Amino acid sequence: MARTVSNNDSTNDETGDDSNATTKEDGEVKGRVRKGPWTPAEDAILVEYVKKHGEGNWNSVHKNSGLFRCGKSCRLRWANHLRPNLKKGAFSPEEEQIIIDLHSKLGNKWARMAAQLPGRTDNEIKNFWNTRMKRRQRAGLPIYPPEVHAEATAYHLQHRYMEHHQPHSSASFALLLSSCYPKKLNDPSQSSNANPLQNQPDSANCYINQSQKHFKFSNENALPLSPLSPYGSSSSTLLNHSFGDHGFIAGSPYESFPLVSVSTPDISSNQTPTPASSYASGVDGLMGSSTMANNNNNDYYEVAPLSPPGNSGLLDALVMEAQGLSHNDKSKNEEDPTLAGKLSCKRKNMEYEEEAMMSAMKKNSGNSTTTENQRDDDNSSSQFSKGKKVMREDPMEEMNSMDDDLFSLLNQFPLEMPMPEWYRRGENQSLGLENQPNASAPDPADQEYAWTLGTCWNNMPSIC
DNA sequence: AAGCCTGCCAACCGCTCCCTG
DNA sequence: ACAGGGAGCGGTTGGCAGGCT
Repeated sequence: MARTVSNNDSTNDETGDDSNATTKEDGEVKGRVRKGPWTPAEDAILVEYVKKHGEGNWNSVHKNSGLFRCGKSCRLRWANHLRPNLKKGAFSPEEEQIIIDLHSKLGNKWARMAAQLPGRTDNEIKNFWNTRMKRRQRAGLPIYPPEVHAEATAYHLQHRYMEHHQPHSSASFALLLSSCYPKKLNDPSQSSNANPLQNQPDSANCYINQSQKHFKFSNENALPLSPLSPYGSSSSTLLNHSFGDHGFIAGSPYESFPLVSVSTPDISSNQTPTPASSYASGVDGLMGSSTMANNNNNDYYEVAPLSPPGNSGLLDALVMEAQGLSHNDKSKNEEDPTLAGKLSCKRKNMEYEEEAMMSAMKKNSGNSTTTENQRDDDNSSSQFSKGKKVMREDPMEEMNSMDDDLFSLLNQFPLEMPMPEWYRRGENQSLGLENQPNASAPDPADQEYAWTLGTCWNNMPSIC
């Protein structure tokens, strides 16, 4: 990557580095910090410096090493290219899946995503995502597969619920989620889906902490994966089951939220639980959520996503999809009165159920699990303190603080939302798949096909 | 062959947060 | 309590390479 060195432009971009302007002749830069691509010689100097002095104190690099680079540039160069254990080359499919999952939940938090992918830098992930976004947008494809999107929605809904009903224990919910994963991970039927990263040497902050045989928040960033993730986790499936027939958040500020439950015949009483549902059965249902995948009794389609603040990319995308779906709702209900009637009827049922669930939720809200999880959460957050810098916030809390305007916007969604094409397709299939063990894992080609249907990402504004 | 387009990637820039004096 | 500096993060820019027309 030959890039011209800008010798004449020296905006004081760091913290007064230009005050260190030197008169030493370096051939290219005189009296300025150097910009542009790094040379091997510069790399060598920087590596040597870090070996001697360690990371940090980047501004002193310029003073002590003779490098005509600002501290910021040095830090970046080290972090993105020179530090050991950096993984170069294209992202593996597994890594891509992780990124998609993480982005659905974190938005453009590249550094946090990078923390989940050992050897990868935030810059790499950012570039990857932007390129991918561009490509998918151009192709008219949604940025997330529907399963990931639905789970992300559930994820954000859960946070919103926790914020409103258990303002001090939202992180506990994450622990509750995390506590559900071991069973999933140990499930033999899922063994082929083992996290491909889990055996990597530098996996302290990896997505799944295999060493503990436990999906836990190895740092503040660990998040549940989507049902399609190759790592065999599905908080949505889990939680949905935990709630039995109540695949919505009762009593939540989302009561008017378009959580559309589309029931398949209730066969729960004589149904052998799938492995996924077995996992859930061991957990006191605290939260209800949903995806369209892998449900035995009910399929719930969530269409109104919530987003953490500051996740500009995700936020925009989710709002766009919400708007698109809202628009589609109108037209599709007109086209398909049967569906509209079905959903309307179901909605009424849900309203009754919501009340019942609300009281159940309130009972649960003060249980001992919460207290214990809170303690665990404190531990996990302390594990992640990095260097002298204290992490600014619990990600769960960050997720919870949502812009009020968006919130009110989302609350004004129509009560009935359409099932997109991909979902209706899935519904049809689900009738025949209910007893199939891997109904939640469509073949990739199929999946890609599904992405192209029913979602409204095509309407996203250009990012260019 | 030339021009255009797109993907990829490194680096820059502005901003924010946290620490320290 | 406050200001300044260090560090990190996310957004953006711009050059190169390769494919396509």
